[in-house]
Amino acid sequence: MPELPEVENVVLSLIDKIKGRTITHCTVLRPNLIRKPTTASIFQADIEGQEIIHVEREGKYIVFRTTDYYLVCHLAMTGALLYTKFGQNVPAKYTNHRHVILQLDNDDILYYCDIRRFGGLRLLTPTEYHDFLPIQTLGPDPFSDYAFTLFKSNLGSPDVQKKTIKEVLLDQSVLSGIGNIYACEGLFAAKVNPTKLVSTITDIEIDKIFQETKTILQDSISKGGSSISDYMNADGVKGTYQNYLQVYGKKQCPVCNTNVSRKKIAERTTYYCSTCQK
DNA sequence: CGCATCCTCCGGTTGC
DNA sequence: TGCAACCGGAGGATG
Repeated sequence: MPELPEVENVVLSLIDKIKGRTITHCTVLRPNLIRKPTTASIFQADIEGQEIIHVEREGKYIVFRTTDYYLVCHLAMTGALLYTKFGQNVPAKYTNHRHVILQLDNDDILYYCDIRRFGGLRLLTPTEYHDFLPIQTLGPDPFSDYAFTLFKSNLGSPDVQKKTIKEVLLDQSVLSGIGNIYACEGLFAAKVNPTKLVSTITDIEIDKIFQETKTILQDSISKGGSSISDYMNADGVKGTYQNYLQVYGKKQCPVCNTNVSRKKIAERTTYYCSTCQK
């Protein structure tokens, strides 16, 4: 499940290889993963000949800026961008899930793969990109300047106040890049119960949630992210942060040995320790 | 017309 | 062993 640390590692593993490369040929095997423009043939025609100027992460999105467009990619839960040198193959588990093939001018290939096909690609004009609400309305990136101030300010809005903190941490417009795993881990480290309403959370707790979450994200980035099931970076290399998770997917609390509680919050399975997290 | 809620997209995994 | 239920991030559709 690529969240901020995983997406960051995809970008880090990709950027030096593809920056300055031109996409010479594009093949779309699964047209319905092309969310924009409306047909795969337009996507193919438009992207061919484009030079990749830059690649960056925006929340959990990967954005490729090209000569004339923005290629916006979301990996959802099982997506992968896999870079292969000429003649190489993608890792076996993705072989039957290659959906878009981008041939580069050095004969290397960038594949967009997705096992469950929840992710997708968009090729947007600069105007369309600047109107693309999901990115335009992203909350602060946890590592950006003033992120804490903006996060805290977003928590103050009336509709956010009445929700649970777990639900709000998953809201990309409040703080960007957090998914189910890091929301659970951040709240565990901050010792805050995920079912707590934002209106009942103290300033000290808000500070703790932000700082702990940021520390966890940074630690995970440096360990290559979490490879729970399918995640790997563009080189097919898995992360190791799954070995450091404290509560997500766990049976017992590593601090007090209480059985970890599992509860659905906002339709997502939430893991927490009812003893440690008040 | 702007906002909130609903529904759908999938295949690997789990459970019966 | 076979089949059905389950899971979920995002975003378009619907109300």
